[in-house]
Amino acid sequence: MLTIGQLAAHAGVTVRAVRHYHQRGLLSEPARDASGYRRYDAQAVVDLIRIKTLADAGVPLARVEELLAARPEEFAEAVAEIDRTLVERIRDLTHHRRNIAQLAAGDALFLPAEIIDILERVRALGISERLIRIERDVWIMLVALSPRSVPQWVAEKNAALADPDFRALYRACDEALDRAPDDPRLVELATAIAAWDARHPERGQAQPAALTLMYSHVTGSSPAWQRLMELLSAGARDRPAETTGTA
Amino acid sequence: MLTIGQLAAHAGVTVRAVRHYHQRGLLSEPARDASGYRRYDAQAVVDLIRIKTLADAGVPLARVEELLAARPEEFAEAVAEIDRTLVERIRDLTHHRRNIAQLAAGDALFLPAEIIDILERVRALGISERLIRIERDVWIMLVALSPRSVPQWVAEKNAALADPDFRALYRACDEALDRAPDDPRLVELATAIAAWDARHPERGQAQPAALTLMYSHVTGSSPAWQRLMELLSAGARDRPAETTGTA
DNA sequence: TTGCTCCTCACGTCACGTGAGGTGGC
DNA sequence: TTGCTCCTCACGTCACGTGAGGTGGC
Repeated sequence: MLTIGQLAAHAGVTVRAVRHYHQRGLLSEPARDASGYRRYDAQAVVDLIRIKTLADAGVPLARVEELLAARPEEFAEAVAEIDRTLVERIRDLTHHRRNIAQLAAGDALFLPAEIIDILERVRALGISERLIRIERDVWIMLVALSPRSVPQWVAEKNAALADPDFRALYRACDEALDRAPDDPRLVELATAIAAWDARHPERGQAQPAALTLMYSHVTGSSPAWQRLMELLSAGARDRPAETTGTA
Repeated sequence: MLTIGQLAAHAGVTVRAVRHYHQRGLLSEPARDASGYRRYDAQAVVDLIRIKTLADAGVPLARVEELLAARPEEFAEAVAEIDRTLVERIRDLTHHRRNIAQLAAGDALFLPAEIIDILERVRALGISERLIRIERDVWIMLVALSPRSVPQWVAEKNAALADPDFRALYRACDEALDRAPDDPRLVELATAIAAWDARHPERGQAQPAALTLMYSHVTGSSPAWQRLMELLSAGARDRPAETTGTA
């Protein structure tokens, strides 16, 4: 006959776990010896290893209890189901491996690949990290708030980045970040932006909500930019879109 | 700005989890709006996805907290370590798949393969399931109590099973299970067993503890067997091993 | 005699889940 | 106005872990 320690060691579980299985009613309480010690027979080894095997496979103890009393076909079906969840967990762990590897490599898990590409193109233009950060944050908020409009924004952004005029304006905005709000060059820049916008009437289909978001995010980062946005919206009021020609 | 629900949904966690990360100090509390609602910016999305990625990989939140403050090299090393545990967990899950499949197939996880082979050989002799069960239980107790003597016992058992005389005795013992303790055929059987034992002096190297165990297990299963064991030990006293010839 | 195992409570752990009771936003 | 989201406690869950305090076996 085995003591609880011998039983536990042989099955590869802790003594506490065996007592827990007794409490839960998973493993029947054996007879006690003269000292009140539990004494186990071979059947207890068999039963405990069944329990441990199922518990190790991630089966909740309540389910283990059901399965111990199940008919063979029912048991086989349950095992097939357990196996499917194990396969799924293995797949999940494989995904988690990839994800933490990307974290370590400094890759961005918080944005889809096509937007990461855009950020890389922007970086390649020589844009400051500060503005890239603003661009990144705007995309994050956009994806979180309005994921369905993302493909269109991505397409528009890529088209714009292919245009040398847009790239020049982008660089000019970057340089304007730290200017004084009354710097006359801001007026020039606003005019140039308005002209570019006017040449691209197909743009600007995005929802007002997303635009508002972008506006608030961008104006918060620089007084010069706040002034720029004011100049642009004032210009838009003076010259409504439908009457605007190429400046 | 995002509400807690939008933030949570975008990162793929529950609202409760975000609040939990705030409580634990993993994610800094954002500013509140006029209604006391938390309002999140893009950086919170980045931070939360970092936390979720590590937590999903099985990293305890206490360790996640350390890693969020870690230097890049330290972080990379930690990620390598995490990856090793993920690989290990995948290997474990693969083992668990095999184990539950064996459970479903009715295979024995509670004994090593070479002993299962012995049980199969015994079954092939036409031995009753009742005696096979006794044989199994004795092996289980032996493995649990004295694993180091198992290889020798396995070798001896296999050698014995190769002997037609032993196989005949084994079958005779099986048939004797339900006889009356005073059946004269038990005396004949005891004599035959003693004779076989005498022809195999190289056997019986097993420890007294293991023998006692086996004895108690076997005698408990049948009054006829108890009588048989008594006859054998009486015979051993009458004819000490060194003077015993082939009967 | 010392140290190891066993016994029974019973509280602790980990990462949230789940109401309870109330208020704000659309 | 209704339903959904948000808020803060605070207890519950799951499978044991971990002392606390005591006794038996070698």
